[in-house]
Amino acid sequence: MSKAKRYWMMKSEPDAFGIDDLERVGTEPWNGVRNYQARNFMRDGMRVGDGVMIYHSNCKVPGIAGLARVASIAYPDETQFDPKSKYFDEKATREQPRWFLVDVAFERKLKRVIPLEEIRGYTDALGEGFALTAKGSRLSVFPVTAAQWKLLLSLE
DNA sequence: GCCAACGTTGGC
DNA sequence: GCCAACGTTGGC
Repeated sequence: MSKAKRYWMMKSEPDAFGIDDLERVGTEPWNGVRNYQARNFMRDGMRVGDGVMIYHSNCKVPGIAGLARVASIAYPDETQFDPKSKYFDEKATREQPRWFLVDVAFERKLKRVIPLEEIRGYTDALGEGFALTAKGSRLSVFPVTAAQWKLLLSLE
């Protein structure tokens, strides 16, 4: 297995939990992901120390807001067991959890938010497989290649 | 607030 | 296993 550092993008809504919230708390269990593909990336792909770009969606200027790192291996998302949580899943059991998460640790805010609008200008360079600019993609957790990471950071 | 695109659910 | 209906995401 490759030891090369892996990179990821994770979306959040700044009104709910954005980069400023992550800075304040330091480390946060990334709960509430209820999409199997996103779950699989966290559960099967992420390793402690991986790089994470925090993307702000559903806001005035959608874009990349900061950097973080994966701070734990995947473990069951507690909110799936909590009937009072909006993320409750009645089909999940402790014996067979359905949803997993990782802890995410704050690293730094970018000097400026890199707007999606600007990122779209690099669609060709980022490649067809890049989930952020792929047509219709709504994935909230997805991999970023080292080359994509470098390109995106160069826009800061 | 609108709505296109997508994922999930459930009837058949 | 198909697919219509529904709920959600997220840019605009």
